[in-house]
Amino acid sequence: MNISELAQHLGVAVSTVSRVLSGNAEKYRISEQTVRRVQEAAEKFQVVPDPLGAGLRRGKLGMIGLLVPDITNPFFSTMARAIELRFRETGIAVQLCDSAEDTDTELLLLTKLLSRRLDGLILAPVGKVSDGLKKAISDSSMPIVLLDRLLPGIDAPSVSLDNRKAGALAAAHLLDAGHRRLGCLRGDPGAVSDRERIEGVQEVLRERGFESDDLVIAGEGYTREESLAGAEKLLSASDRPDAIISLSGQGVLGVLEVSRRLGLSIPSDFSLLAFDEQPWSALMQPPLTTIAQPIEAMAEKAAALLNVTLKDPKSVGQQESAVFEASLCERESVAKK
Amino acid sequence: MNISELAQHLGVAVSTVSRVLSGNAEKYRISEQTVRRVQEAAEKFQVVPDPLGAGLRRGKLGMIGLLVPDITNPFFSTMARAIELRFRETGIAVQLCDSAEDTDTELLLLTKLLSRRLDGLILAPVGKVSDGLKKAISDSSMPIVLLDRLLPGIDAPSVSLDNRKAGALAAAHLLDAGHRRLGCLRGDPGAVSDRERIEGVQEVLRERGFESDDLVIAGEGYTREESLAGAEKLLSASDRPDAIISLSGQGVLGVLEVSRRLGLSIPSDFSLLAFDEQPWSALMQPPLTTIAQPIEAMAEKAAALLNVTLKDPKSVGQQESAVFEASLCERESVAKK
DNA sequence: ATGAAAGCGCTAACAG
DNA sequence: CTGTTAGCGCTTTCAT
Repeated sequence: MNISELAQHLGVAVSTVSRVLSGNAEKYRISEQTVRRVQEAAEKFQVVPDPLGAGLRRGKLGMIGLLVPDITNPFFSTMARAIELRFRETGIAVQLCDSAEDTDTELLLLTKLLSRRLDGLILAPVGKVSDGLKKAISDSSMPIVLLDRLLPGIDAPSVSLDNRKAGALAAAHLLDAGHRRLGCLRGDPGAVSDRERIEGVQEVLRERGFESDDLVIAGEGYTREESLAGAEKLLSASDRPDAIISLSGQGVLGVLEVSRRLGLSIPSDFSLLAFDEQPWSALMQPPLTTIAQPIEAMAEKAAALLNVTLKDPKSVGQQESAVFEASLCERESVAKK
Repeated sequence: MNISELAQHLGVAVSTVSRVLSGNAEKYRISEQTVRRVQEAAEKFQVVPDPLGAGLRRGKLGMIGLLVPDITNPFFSTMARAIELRFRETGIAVQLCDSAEDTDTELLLLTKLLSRRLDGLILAPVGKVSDGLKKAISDSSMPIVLLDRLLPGIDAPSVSLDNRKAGALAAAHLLDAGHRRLGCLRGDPGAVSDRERIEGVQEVLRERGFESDDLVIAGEGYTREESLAGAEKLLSASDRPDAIISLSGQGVLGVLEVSRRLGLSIPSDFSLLAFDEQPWSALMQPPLTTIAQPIEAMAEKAAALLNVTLKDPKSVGQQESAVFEASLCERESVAKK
């Protein structure tokens, strides 16, 4: 049953029912009696205004999109949950999509999302900027907030980590512990966030007078499978680094797998420092030293940024971007030399 | 720009544009020339038929809902990804919701999903049946497929594991290895799936002539936090079981944490067998012996079942339910005595 | 304090 | 082969 049928049943006008059911009874000074009558009947017959009709009329759906690169990664699933929670409080639904770290899929999904009349979009991109991606975003008038991995050349409010500083934090910790040769397992050579993290590492290295070949970099791809090759390269080299930094949350799985296959032990054969705190980080043998990101805070900030634009469409693009700080979770996978 | 503006611009009727753009040009025998003209213009001006208008008119949105209890759990996130992939191929979007293992949230989200005019819903429930849940589902005319944890008394096609057999598989493996006292860490005392798994365990125990107090059961709640208390109870008892079965994927995190806190080692102090294969299962020390579910196959079956109803609405409720078999992944967390 | 009516963007039945 | 038109369910202006 829809609201016009309900109106007919009650002998009132659709508009009256609409006003009551969308919480505008006060505004239109509907009599208390009518309000009650409508509400009771709506309750009884389980009538809720159809969001499709309302959306069409209002030009707003009450739904935003969230596109993440890997819902299987606890970093993003935790984020997704936090974002959904925030928006649920505002009465806004979240449509979640997962590009599975694939740029083609990402563009496809993005295009679909953009054409779906959503009120807004939070995009946690795979990280590579293509012309298609750039065009799709700039051609669209939908409010967008960028999350986590940033996209250079795309003008939108964003929420991210101070990656350079996080990289420096990691490198400093390792160097302080007496390590000299560092290895970085990166997600994607093209991604800015990884590049910034590496720059942070290099900066510290330079400051402390190390040579540039004291840093080995490998890896292409954020998934566990893709990280295997990079880990292999790092760990089976004759001049294996003293310490490995896994720049991506899933990458550490590859390092651990290869390390085991090679019969290496941590931290005696090499130290390991992993970006992103995972539910199982502390349960590994040895417990993993990690660089943790303030996931919840970042998610809330992203939601808040989008909400501003949602409420005041004129403010598009006038918003600051938020940068968060990583913190070190010291455990036992980094040896002190 | 919408299709009527495009039509005006082109000097043709909206219906023509609609027919071309929704792939019905053939059916209506639109001239090749017109088709091309429309397509080119649509391309140029980035015009796509608004799904809202189309949905309203058709009475279908081209979108289904997926409600899972914990998107943070790799079991469900992998499932979500597989389901989304299947439906994307059909041109159907998936709206994902996460109840965070909370029944109130679940009911709230379900109600919202049900009122959203979706074409269908895949529900992986928290597992407790409430009157509200039952009523919400039976009052709705939306095609629903149940996934994973089942809901007794609710009549819908479903996809699940043969939990009894899986429990038996676990118990037999442990007993074969020479263990006598078994402990089960369950997710929820009220959930059927857990109950069935426990029944499977008990069945084997009985067959082999064990007493009923050779089995200790503890735990209430599927999250890692909630599993801590149950694990504590199991592991710190004076007559600690020889072997623990974690009935839920996240529960094993609790067991590992408590085990470490208590200074116990696996498998010398107790053996551990965990339901659900996780990305890190093989990387633990010792590598975890697990009971794996055929996640992808289950996801595809759920999608297939829903698709049948979507295509032929008359077939609602006439569908069989699918039951899958678990398999044992033997590793080193179970000692042979 | 309430009703009537227009119109959001689309598709499909009907008409030619 | 293409155009005209009625409505899908809703909100909102205008009218009373």
